[in-house]
Amino acid sequence: MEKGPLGRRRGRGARERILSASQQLFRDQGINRTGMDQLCAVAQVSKRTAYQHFTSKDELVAEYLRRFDPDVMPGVFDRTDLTPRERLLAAFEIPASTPLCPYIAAAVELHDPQHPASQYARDYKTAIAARLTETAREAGATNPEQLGEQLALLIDGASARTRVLNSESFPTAAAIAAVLIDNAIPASSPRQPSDDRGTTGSAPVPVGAQ
Amino acid sequence: MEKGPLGRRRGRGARERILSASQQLFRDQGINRTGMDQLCAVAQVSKRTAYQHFTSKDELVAEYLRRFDPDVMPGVFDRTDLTPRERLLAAFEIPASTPLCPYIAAAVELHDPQHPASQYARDYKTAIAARLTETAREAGATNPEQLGEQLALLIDGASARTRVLNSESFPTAAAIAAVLIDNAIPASSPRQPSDDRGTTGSAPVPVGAQ
DNA sequence: ACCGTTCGGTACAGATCGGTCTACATAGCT
DNA sequence: AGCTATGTAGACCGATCTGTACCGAACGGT
Repeated sequence: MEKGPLGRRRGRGARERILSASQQLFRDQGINRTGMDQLCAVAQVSKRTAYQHFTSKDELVAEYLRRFDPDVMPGVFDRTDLTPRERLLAAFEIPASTPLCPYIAAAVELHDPQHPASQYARDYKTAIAARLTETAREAGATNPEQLGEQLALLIDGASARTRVLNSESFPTAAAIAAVLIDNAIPASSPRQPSDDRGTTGSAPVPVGAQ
Repeated sequence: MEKGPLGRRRGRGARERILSASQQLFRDQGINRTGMDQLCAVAQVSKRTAYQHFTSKDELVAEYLRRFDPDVMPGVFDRTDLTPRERLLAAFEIPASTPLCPYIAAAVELHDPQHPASQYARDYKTAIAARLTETAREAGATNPEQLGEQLALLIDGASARTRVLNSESFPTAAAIAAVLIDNAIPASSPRQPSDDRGTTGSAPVPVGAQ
């Protein structure tokens, strides 16, 4: 994008432009409703080049999902300025503009558990749950695996519900999370144990997706 | 095929066959991956007849979603043999074969909040939450609206997660529900307040969908 | 400055989609 | 039986999708 308008930007970064356009279009329109023609036009890439980098649209979709990992994972969990408990709650402070977890959307749209993209979706969900479990362990939960899985379920529920209804469901999920966390941590937490509500008062967390 | 006693008109249940085939195919293959040709073949209906009953596929999809209401709503909530608390927990005993809440699937596949089917999806989700709220009130919850909304979110989360991962997530949701219910009911519930786990021991609830 | 490589633009092929229309079969009424 | 209305079977149309082929233009090494 450094080359100006009407950019005769030569091949370098074609792959990145394709993936960037995929993120935008798949998010805004869905996977099935985005054709390769439109995608190539947005990416300013010829179809020839597109099919040189990705042998098929399925492969592009798979790579599109795989690429989300590095973007999303470090969002909340690396914030050392927060206690583990605050980090767990911060995972629910998702901006309302965030559409729907792309992994859920892809799993529904592709409708094929054998699709390579579906495998990446499972990997991502598992990784998120593992991160939550790890943080739950830091927070002193008696059963970190259980708490991590529970919080992951809450995130997905809020994401799906936000999509179907228009109302924001993450505050509801955060309230549930607060109850679960307080019930799961025996007596002494690293900080005050009674926060009652999900909002920790810190700045919105710049998490890329849920 | 039987010549049903459906009345003087020759409406030999073509409309019902179409809707029945829709339920099966949309569930097994998804909406976008099911063509009208295949649908008519399964329903044993000519395309002419199909487009006589439904002016477009969009209208068929909307009616397919609208038809779920009477099938699903009475599943759990009308079981007078259970206490309100048991009814709330029974809502999480969903057979593993149940694929994905068709309303979530439709909202993702259609990808258009203005689609009439999306409106039915919102209506259904609102109705389910209302039923849960009503039952929560019977159970003596201090804030029935909040508990109903929370339980609805858990159901959707388990449904979405079951779809993306293969693992069954409803037991996890049921465990959360048990915690929330116990926290939401002040002191005296109509039955013993400590059931510990989500399984009430009753027979699996024949709920059609989540 | 030449030449090979690569990319953009685009026409095209093959398949499939939603939706329409015609030709033929059948059931009910009189 | 004959008439009429409705249903079936399926060809057909235009649009759209994925993926391929071709051609000219713009770079890079020498």
